[in-house]
Amino acid sequence: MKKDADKSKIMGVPEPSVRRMPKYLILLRSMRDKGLVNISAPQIAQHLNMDPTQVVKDLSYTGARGRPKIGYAVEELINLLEDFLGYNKKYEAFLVGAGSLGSALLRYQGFTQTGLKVVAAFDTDKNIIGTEIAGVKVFDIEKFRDLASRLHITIGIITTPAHAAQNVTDLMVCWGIKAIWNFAPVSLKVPSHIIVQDTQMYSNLAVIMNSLKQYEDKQNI
Amino acid sequence: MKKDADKSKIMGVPEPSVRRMPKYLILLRSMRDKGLVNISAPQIAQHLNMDPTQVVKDLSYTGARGRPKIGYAVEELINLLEDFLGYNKKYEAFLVGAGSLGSALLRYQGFTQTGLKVVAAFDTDKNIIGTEIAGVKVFDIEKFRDLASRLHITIGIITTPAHAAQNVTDLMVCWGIKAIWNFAPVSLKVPSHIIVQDTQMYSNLAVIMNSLKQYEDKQNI
DNA sequence: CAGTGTGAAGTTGTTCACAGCA
DNA sequence: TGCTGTGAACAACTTCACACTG
Repeated sequence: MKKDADKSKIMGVPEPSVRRMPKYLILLRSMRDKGLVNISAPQIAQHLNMDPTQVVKDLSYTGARGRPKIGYAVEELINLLEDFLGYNKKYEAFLVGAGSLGSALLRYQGFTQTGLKVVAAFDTDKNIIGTEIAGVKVFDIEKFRDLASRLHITIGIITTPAHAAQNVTDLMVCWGIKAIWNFAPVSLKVPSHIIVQDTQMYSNLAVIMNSLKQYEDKQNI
Repeated sequence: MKKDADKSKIMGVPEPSVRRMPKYLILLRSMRDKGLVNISAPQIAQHLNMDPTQVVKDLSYTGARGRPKIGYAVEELINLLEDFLGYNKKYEAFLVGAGSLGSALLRYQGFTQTGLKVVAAFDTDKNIIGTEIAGVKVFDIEKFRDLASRLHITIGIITTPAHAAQNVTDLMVCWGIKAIWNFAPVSLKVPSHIIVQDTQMYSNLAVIMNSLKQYEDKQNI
């Protein structure tokens, strides 16, 4: 028996590939809006300024099949990507930490098109509790320790300061949340079945400023 | 000829390492505030939930030297990290695209502590032009095509929709900007001396939702 | 023959193993 | 003995090379 019997299902998709998928999707939607019916991997690669082979490999993970000389059917590819990314499913989320970062996220409504909906926000600050940010009410987190399990919320968003993040995480785990999107600059300890993704806002900035410094240092030699 | 002649100076620091630096810095500052004088790599690793060897390797890139059995001097390490990341230098930035994402970023003032200061924002939307977001004035981008070269702005932040991003990039390059922090879901084409960092807001979400979907699929088998 | 699909080679980053040190 | 520091093994991802196909 071949060991790669059904690769697409058994082997996990490399995370870097998953991270590139939204980019393809956004491009393809705009191409569809321009009336394009077929698109080849090299074309996609040129628009996105990346390697054509990588595009082929990435797209193959969605189950897409292209035709030599013609490429992929745009509409079909969009559907496969949306399905792969789970954009067709609706997920509800709680956000904890409605300070500057948290409220910025709430105000940025770009995520609604991905099927994510923040249904409530929580904080400990009496000045914020009771207010409404971008249509989302802010509650006192102390009063809602057993709320989420009843509501079946799948995603928790953490936008608290670093020191509070682990406590909030533990609470979310109790709530029965399945995935955590963490903006706090710490690595969270969670049971293995919980999905965690860290968004380190400072990381990109760090790379930029470190590169700038190196560039300037080189000038001074 | 060997290609690894003088590792420490010629070889760049691995980008993943640079991306982890802000995390160390934030932890160390909080440790210092608690009065801690020395800290070992295993201790740091435990707090951050990561591999101790990796901590040692990462810290070595900043020039830090630790002492066996004692660890690193917290204060010294903080200085080395701040220096490495360029947080001691002040960089001024322009932000283009003052829509929901752009204004969210402006309102989130967490970056000021990194030495980054957004001095002006730009847009094409007549309704936004002339307003002020978190103390930053929004100008009509059409009227400022030759402004930045005179002001020596080093960093450009792009928070426009995907289709506008490349035009804005070209403009920024003309302005003499040295680094671009791109939030638009496209890969920008730039001359090789320009530093570009992409922050794909959707990527983390993509990983989460794809993982959730896989998890659910598994349940259904 | 331009473009897909895929195994192989190459590159980069992580983890291991151990020497050296206080 | 606990920790640093580093070269070497390992794993993950990317790029290459090429067979295949309409």
